Amino acid sequence: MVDRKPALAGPDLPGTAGTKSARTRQRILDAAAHVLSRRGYAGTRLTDVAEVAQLQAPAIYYYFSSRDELIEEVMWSGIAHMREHVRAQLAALPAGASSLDRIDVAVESHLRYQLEISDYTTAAIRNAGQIPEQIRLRYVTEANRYGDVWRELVQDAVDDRVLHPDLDPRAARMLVLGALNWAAEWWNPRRGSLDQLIRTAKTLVRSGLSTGSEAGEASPAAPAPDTPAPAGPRRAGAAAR
Amino acid sequence: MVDRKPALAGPDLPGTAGTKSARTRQRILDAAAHVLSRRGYAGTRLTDVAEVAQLQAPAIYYYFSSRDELIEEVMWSGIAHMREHVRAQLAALPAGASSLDRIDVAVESHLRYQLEISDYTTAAIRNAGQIPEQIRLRYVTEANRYGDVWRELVQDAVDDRVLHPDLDPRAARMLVLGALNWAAEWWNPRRGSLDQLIRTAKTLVRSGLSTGSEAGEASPAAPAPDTPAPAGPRRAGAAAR
DNA sequence: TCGCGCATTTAATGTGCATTAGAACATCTG
DNA sequence: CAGATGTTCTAATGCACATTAAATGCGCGA
Repeated sequence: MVDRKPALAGPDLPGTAGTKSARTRQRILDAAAHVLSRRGYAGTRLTDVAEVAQLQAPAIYYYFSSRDELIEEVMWSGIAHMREHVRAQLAALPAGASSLDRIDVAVESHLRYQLEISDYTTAAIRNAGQIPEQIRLRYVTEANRYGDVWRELVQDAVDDRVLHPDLDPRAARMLVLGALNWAAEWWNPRRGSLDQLIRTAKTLVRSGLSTGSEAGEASPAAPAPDTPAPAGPRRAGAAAR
Repeated sequence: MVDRKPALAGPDLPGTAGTKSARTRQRILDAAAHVLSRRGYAGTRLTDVAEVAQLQAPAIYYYFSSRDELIEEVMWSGIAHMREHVRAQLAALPAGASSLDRIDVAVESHLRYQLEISDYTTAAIRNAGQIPEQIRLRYVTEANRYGDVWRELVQDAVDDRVLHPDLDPRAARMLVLGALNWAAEWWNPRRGSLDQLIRTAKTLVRSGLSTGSEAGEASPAAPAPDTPAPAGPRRAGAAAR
């Protein structure tokens, strides 16, 4: 009967760039990310999301067909954006950057994005273990794609013989990601600067991963540029496995 | 490890050691930890807890006055036990163990308890950021007490001049705990042995925290080179906060 | 100015779930 | 075996919240 539903889709829909409608949809997503990150999957009430987004709960159904669909999008787009951000920063590095320097950059951009920019990332991180099967699939896919970025970083370190031989690559990668992700749980701008945290994380990760011989701080240069725009010289072998 | 709780809220509380009643109460707590760790705070239904504990939901009210009280106990007792476990392992160490060796032991016992023994710990970890104020207090208190154990471990490393100078002690400590805690999110016994993970974590943490010069493996009685550090019993009061 | 589709609102509807009431069952004491 | 006390059940009660229905406001092209 009622078939006046806009062919809602992902973040695309060509013509609708800065449409008011598109902006409202975005506001709802942002609100959902905010609520989801502090209340958890089951605790995320549409009325709360609506309040943050400054509209009434039923209005959400004009943009999303269900609560789960809204949450699903927050979850996967959170990591998708994180991956995009980190990848851009890596791409901005000079072609000859060492594997450890690349890891440094990944550590910094991961932390910056997670703690400075995005509620989405914390929402995804905190609820990864709680979302039901239905929603999980797309999230897992994106999480794996982001994982691939790190898998490649670590693999490069192995290939360059700078990864500590006692480390299992997979475990090491997950432990590092855990250290970074967990920062969302405790870091508070009032108890220590983000730069301070980043410095510590870089040191910890670099000397933790690298073989003793190749320890010392390498080139502290290449202070990750802020603009994700410049598509510089990309790294060769993409998509590792 | 074995530490029967002094029934706090139940009915009367005589010297109930292995009482059937006490065991039922424990079963409910265990079930709640199990559900809480995978469904999250808001998603934890009393009917699910009851099902796991093999009884009907209203029976829970005989032992706990509300859902929140049950969850609160799971949350704080989770870390309380973790702390007890780690502390015991540390206490079993010979008096002369180096600060890095002590950290090694803490890493191992933390991971073992979290991944092998206890649903409580994962429940606490995953829900730390989602529980409402009301419940939070006691949890935070216990979390801080456990944090003190690590604060002391790291401080000892500083005193012994083995902590990498570029590291902010607080940030480093939280990053390490994050790496460990996060393991609950991804580690699966079928994709890699726990021993393997522990080995990697120890290596990563040890070489990540320590100053380059002091790399090698465990070594008994290898006190700091030139430090007037209080080499006496490490058991000084750490709390003070 | 009218009219028409998009956007959002107010007012139901229904279900799921914590919590309560009070009966039934079990176990222990004499 | 009585009956007292401890334990768990079945059957309400009531609220909170996702979702639906239907009405209203809004902007814009002729």
